[in-house]
Amino acid sequence: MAGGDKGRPSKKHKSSSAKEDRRATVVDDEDAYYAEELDEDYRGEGKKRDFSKLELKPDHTNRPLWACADGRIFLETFSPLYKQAYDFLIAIAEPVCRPENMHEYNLTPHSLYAAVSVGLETETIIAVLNKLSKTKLPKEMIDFIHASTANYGKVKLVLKKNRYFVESPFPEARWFSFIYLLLVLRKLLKDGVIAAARIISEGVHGSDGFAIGKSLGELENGHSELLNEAELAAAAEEKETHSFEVDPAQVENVKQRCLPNALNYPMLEEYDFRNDTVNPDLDMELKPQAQPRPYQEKSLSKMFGNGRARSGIIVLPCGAGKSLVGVSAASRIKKSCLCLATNAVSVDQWAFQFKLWSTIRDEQICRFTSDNKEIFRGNAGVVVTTYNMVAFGGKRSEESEKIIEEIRNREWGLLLMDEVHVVPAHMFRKVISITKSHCKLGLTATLVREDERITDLNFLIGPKLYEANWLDLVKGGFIANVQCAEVWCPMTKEFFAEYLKKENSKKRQALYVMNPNKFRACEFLIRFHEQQRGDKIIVFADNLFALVEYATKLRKPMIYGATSHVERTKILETFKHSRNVNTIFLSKVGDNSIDIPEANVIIQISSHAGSRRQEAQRLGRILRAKGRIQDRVAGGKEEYNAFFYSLVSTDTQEMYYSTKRQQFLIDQGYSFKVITSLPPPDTGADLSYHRLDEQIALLGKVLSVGDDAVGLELLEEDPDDIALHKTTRRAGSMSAMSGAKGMIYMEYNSGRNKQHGQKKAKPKDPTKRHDLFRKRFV
DNA sequence: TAGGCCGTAA
DNA sequence: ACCCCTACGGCCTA
Repeated sequence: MAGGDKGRPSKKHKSSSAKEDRRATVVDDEDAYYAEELDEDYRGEGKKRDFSKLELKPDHTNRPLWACADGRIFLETFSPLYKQAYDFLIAIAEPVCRPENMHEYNLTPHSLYAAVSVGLETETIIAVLNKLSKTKLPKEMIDFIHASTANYGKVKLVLKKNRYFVESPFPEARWFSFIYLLLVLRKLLKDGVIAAARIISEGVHGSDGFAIGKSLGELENGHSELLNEAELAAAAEEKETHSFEVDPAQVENVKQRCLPNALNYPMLEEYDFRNDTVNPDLDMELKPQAQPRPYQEKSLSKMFGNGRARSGIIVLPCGAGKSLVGVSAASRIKKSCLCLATNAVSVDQWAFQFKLWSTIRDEQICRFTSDNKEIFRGNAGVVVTTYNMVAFGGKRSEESEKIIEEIRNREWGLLLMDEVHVVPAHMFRKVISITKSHCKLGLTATLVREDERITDLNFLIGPKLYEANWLDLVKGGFIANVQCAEVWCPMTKEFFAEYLKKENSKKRQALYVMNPNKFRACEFLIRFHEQQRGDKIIVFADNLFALVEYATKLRKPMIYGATSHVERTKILETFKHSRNVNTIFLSKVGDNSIDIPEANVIIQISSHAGSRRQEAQRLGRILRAKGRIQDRVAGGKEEYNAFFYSLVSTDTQEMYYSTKRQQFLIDQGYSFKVITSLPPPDTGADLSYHRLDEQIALLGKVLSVGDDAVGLELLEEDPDDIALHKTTRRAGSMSAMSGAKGMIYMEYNSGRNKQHGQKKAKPKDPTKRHDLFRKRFV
């Protein structure tokens, strides 16, 4: 149990330090301990993992953390101190994996930067860690914390009159501190990127740059001692800060160079909005009925902790109320706000949310999309638009041109970015430099990308200010309690034979997606949830051929890219309100822009590749809580109110993708059950493709399908006909879901700290999980 | 309202 | 490291 496989203590740790604690910074009398004796006890417990050098404190059972010299920290979630420890860890470390009983975190330069950004001090971090840790903190960890936080606050990025300045604050008029700060700026300017980004400005700010350049020139020539105090005092009097201007287009690069992993002078970006007299105030308050939930309050407190607005990112699961956080932030800053979303539907929703939660007047908020170009009047307001609109490189309409010019020239108090994980994309990141904002807040549910660019957000926007734990929100009843399951569908003999013959990956995909056993499992699940539970089901299929085949055969409505807007609305309305339509088929159109709060079951029959974000986003479709937790607890036992099935054809490439896709959710603590037999043995005679000749016919169809014929003839079928197809619903129980009706369940937590031999249930090689391109099956 | 164009994800 | 693929979105024009 002790921290999982990776919970190795430091090999580097010196055992001699057990007796002589030289870490004057960490003072905690309770932490006296008798390392040797406990060491002995511990050695007896686990022989395989070498914990022999770990120095346990005598009362270690009361302490929830394991701290390793390499920066990893493990948290026991069953500890009475879990909550406090969790709040603390989430502020200082990066969550790696959060299964039910043991969380893994990682201390990184960025996470520590984020920690000091939200107001934690170096010594506090070390002291609290030490207090919570079962063992003496490794010296390496302490050094690392010092090194990572030492330079915080030495450099600021400030926006003044639409120009950006790099500043070094000058808190005390003492000569050494003055010189030190000059050295900081000088150090930055020695960097090629920053030097190139610098604008030698004339006028009001011109003297700063010049003065610094001169003083440092002298310093550099070894004449620093010649700088007399009078000279310094004069310079200090002149201004409290010294600064140089940077090209707005280069701000991104300058910030990147300053990050902990480069020059390590992370730039402080805080907006002292209360003292901003230059930009007009926006008359807007939160409505009294807008009561942020505890976790929303907490994320806001991270942002506004010191009375200013910090730039950064807040991570909340879908359905947890991100928009209230955004609107609250805007309402506190009370300056003009530019809100960016990924699509037009989302723009409408944001505009709606602003009006719903705040007292903003209609004329103070406007939308800017290709369909809705509302003209912004007045001196302060909220503009909601898309990333596309701002970053658009093509020719703009005349009207657009005017509005975008207005957006460009304005100084925004808050740049609010929804789905902020898209910002690292080539074009979308331009929005950061195109617009001038004092504070940037990014929101997302899934701070992951399959490329490596997610870390760019550290300099594009700022540190991660807060990240909610999905399972905690489930426990609080704020989001639905989802049962995740991976359904293993063996390939039929005929399909598998063809699968093995094919080289073409597209053909292979068609075969494993159209595997008759998968179809039958899908049909079974739809029947079960429609008839036994009266659920609302979304079936996802990335593959259009499969989407069309499944939906047609099962006579269910579907929406995909080519479905017109009118038709989409019609189908969604029927799905929401009609008791006769309880299942719809969606292509990946449903991943983002479609909002379907009614659905509580998802069945995935095909997904293009190993996208963790897509998997999480799809799960997010059913996270909107269906009632408070007390309504969901039956007989003291918590009940699932949402279901997420991934149908996978066994022994095919799909297995590999599926594992990869699940990783994000598993890191959030979700566990997937494996269902190996659907429909249950000796049943399913009434399901499709029961007879071999039907299966062979399907195989023929799959094989004959041309590379571009996607079977669009289906469009001829009137969706209303399908929509009105009758289904009967009966009240049912959950008994069938627990294996009582022949389904075989095996639960696994395929997290990185695999325990209890669950590997037997699911033979996945965790070492392969990190290798993006290796196939599990040849 | 469709089609051209460009951009995104993996 | 790079490009391919596919499906889809947004913005613009006609």
